[in-house]
Amino acid sequence: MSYPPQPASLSAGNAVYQLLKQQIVSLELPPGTALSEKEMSTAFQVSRTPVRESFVRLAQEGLLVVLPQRGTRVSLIDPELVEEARFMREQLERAVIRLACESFPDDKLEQLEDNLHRQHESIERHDGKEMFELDEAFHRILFEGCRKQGTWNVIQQMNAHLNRSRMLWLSLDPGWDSLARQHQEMVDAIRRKDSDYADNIMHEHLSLIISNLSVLQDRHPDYFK
Amino acid sequence: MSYPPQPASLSAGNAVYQLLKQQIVSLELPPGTALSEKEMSTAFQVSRTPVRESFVRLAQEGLLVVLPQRGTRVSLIDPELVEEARFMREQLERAVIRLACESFPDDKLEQLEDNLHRQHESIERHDGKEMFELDEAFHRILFEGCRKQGTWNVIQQMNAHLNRSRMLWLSLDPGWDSLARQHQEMVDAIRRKDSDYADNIMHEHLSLIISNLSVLQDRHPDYFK
DNA sequence: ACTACCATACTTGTATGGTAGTATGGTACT
DNA sequence: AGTACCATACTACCATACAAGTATGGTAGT
Repeated sequence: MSYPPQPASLSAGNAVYQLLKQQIVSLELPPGTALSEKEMSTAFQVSRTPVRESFVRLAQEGLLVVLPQRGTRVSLIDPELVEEARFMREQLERAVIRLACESFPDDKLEQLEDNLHRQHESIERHDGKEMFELDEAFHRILFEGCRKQGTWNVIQQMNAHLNRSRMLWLSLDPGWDSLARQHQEMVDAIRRKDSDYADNIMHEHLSLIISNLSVLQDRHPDYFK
Repeated sequence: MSYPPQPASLSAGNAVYQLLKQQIVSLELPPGTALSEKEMSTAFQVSRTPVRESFVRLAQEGLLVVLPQRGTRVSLIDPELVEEARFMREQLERAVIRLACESFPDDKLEQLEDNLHRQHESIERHDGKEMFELDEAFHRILFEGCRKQGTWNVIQQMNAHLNRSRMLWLSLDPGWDSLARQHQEMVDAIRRKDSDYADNIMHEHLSLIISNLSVLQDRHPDYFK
């Protein structure tokens, strides 16, 4: 395995961490993949120290499983964690969008509108990956607008597991149309300050988001715990 | 997936991590304290490597702030993060106790009762520290009973910030009586399967938990951001 | 007195050698 | 053939040395 030279904008350890995390969540490194400090250090052209640092951080997030003196593997997707992540997001996002209906800064509302615009463009181009990122950004902006940035950051930890499942789902039918339509309705509801309606939409939205986990388990049994 | 028979709690790195975290949350290492890898390595009689590992993990949790080539400090308590942690716990715990009112395993209910018993004992002995731990355990058992262990674990990350504030509060009036009474009412509500009542109690409970943050800020201005 | 400079003693970041535990494959023995 | 044993090649873990950036205090020059 070989990787391009590092961007080196940040420290080596940080760069390795971000690259590894991106590759794990995007399933370029599938669940169960065996890694090793030495292997990655040669691949990234750095020493074992920054690699080890990354391993520690990723293990803390549950994306790697380190077995002392035995090896390190990309963690299998735990269906219980996926459902918990969905549950967690539902509770917090429903509460947040209710806050948004009470007050929401104009600049953030513009960001949402701009995001919606680009969602439509991505769907027309059938660009699933970009739509995925726009979807994430949309929800992050919601939290930012309610000054719940820290909450969103913590959610990301669970979200890493949820997102690996959603990544699998990309090859099936992501149903971006309905999801984007719900995003639009959320923005409308925030403008109307219609808390109950927004809450309902968000409830449906986060039920749709990963409705068919068992299908994925059947198609990729070796990826799941 | 199979885990090693003994989790790496005996590894030097893990030991340092747990000790440091405990000392930070308990305020034995007050916010703003300057640390250094070298200093801690001599203190713990290990090399810099495991110490550095701990620093990386604690920095990821926001308990340490690492300034490259400059130094490392125990993070100041961020009032916004404290409020966010409270907000997050409120949303999730209200949802969880509603689940508990629908179904809750008997053995976990027994654990709650046992916990309540020991809460009363701790209060009589005026043992604030133990009461603090029992309080934490009580809520953890709630999550475990609803199979939301992973959610509780993620909450802990934000909770570290909230708990440092609560630790300051210990020297004032923690109001353990009211809190313990609310715990009792929660268990009763779960037995009666009275979701709405349980929800209300939890709502009040998590409002009480850190009602007077500004008082703490006045008493310890150097601890806060 | 004031300022620019610099040696020095810090700090974190990185590289590397060595240690101990583990999986594996081959071999001698039963 | 089957089994116990052992050399070997891994692994993560830890200690240590070095590199590079930064704060600090002293000093020489103005």
